[in-house]
Amino acid sequence: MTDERLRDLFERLLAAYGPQGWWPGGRAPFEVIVGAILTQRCSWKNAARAIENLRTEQMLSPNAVCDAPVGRIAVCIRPAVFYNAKAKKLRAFAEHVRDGWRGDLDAFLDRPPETLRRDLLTIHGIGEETADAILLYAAGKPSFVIDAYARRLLERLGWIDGRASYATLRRLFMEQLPLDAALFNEYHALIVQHGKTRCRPRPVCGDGSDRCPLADLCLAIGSGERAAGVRSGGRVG
DNA sequence: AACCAGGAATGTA
DNA sequence: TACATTCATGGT
Repeated sequence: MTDERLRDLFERLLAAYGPQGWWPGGRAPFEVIVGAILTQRCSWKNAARAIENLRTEQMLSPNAVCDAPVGRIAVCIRPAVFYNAKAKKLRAFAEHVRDGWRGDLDAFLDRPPETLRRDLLTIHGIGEETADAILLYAAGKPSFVIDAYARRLLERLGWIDGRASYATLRRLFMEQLPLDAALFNEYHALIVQHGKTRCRPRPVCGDGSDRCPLADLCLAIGSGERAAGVRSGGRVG
């Protein structure tokens, strides 16, 4: 079945918020992976601080993370919340690449997406969302990232059942959209931006008019009411 | 001053 | 399977 809703949603989010520029390039894959782990339940601002601390201490490489005491890693990433737990996660990933791939991160990443994904999920500290973030933002593979914002948005639009699994939501995006890493990159970032935006006051819906182009999407966040004009049919999952 | 931010592991029933 | 707890910074 062909369903244009997800494409339309993307266009509207892009028009409303503009390109988000997540991981624009120039960053080594390991730095992106570290970012994906450190930003778990943590603002990006604080995760970025932690990354800069690691860079300053020359600890932004798999080998450096393997060699350094976890305590020293923890000190660097303290701004990123749960720093002891995340220090172990960084160590677990670095050791996985060292032990299984002789520290060759490029070789580790250069595998079929589903193969790499299964491998990532065996590593301590990497769940489905982080695995997909690594596939997408570090390996450049079109794997759609599902997060709480995406689930909430689709649920309140009435497009999914709230109990739908992660895999169901991921399939929904990946079956209805072209498998394009740049598209998935931007789409996920836009969903996050939209979720964070309280468009009640501003900036998106704050033009004072009653015909905000995102009016129905604005209703989809915040107040728990279902968006206007959404029929109960067309649910997935 | 509670609440949340680009989650996952572990434990319990 | 489903739900609760732990982790423990910084901005609002």
